[in-house]
Amino acid sequence: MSGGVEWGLHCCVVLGSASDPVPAAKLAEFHDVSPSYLAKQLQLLSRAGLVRAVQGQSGGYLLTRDPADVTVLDVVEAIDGEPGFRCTEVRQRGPLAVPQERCVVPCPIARVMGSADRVWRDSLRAVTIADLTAEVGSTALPGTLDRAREWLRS
Amino acid sequence: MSGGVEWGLHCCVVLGSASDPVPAAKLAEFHDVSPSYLAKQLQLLSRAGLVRAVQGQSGGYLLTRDPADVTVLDVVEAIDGEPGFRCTEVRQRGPLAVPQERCVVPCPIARVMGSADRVWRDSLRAVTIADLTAEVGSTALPGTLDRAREWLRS
DNA sequence: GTAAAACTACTCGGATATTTTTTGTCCGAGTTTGAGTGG
DNA sequence: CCACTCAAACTCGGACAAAAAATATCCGAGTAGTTTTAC
Repeated sequence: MSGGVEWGLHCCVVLGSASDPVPAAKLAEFHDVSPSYLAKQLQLLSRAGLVRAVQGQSGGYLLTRDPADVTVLDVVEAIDGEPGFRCTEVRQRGPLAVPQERCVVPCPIARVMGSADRVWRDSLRAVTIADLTAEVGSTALPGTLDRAREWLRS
Repeated sequence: MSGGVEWGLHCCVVLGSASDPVPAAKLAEFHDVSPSYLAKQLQLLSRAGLVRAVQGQSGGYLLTRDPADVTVLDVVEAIDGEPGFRCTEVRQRGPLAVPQERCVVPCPIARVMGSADRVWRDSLRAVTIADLTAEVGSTALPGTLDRAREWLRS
């Protein structure tokens, strides 16, 4: 799993709290991470249509949808993209290869892996950016979100 | 996710069906994969204690437990090892870092990821090598398992 | 004939290259802002 | 006073390296079976 997923999620939480566009450089400073590399992750989010980039002075990134309509799975798929397991059809190889016409049903191993992947995705789909923001607000010290908004403004 | 997981699972299914030790070279030929690299995966399974290596002539690999007592998760963890998501505590960095004494509860993002990882693991833990073997037996042509056993013997 | 010893063939195990993916960095194209200028 | 032009500063986007991980390979250490040999 790509480590940039964590950064992307944190950025989405911040973007969901801010109303004005936030530049990538400010997001990087806020989280104390490499600005150049974070830019790459934000590009991935932009390509996936999760965030919108506003260019020019006082530009930056902006969530395209309501935070309650963006799931954690959306962010993970945008940045990681790849499916977790890919069946290479080993059963069709070797001296006792199963004939192809007998392989209409997926290989049992692929089925188990696919099932696990499905519940994993379902679990991530059940949580939205808004949920994360709410949890941060209730866990952290009161006023933290307001202070963050103020810091982003300057 | 490492591609060797698929090979490892196929090998465990074969080993669960065979009673005599099976050399790594034979497993590689059976699945038509690189013998040298498969050896590495088998080493990982051996270190994890899932299989036992018998040296010398007519030696090979052998399952240490009953196929019904080996779960798919065991194999995946033995070969991949790493946890899917690792929280780097981003919240404790940057200009608005959360103080450490306020971080007794895991970060919400880490919690969501951990929960998804848990259901993923639960799903893989629910299936054993014996289950896979049974499915192969019912899906493939009748007598396939016997032919495989015969081929391994020669 | 039997038991011990040596030999051979075969096994795994770890140390070693090569390729692919991930991580990290840089500079150019494009846009908004604002000031300056002429009407 | 207003509209237009122009320049400057700031933004993202994709092209460009370095590091890490995965993939693939090889040869040496060790063991079981077999043969030989001595008694």
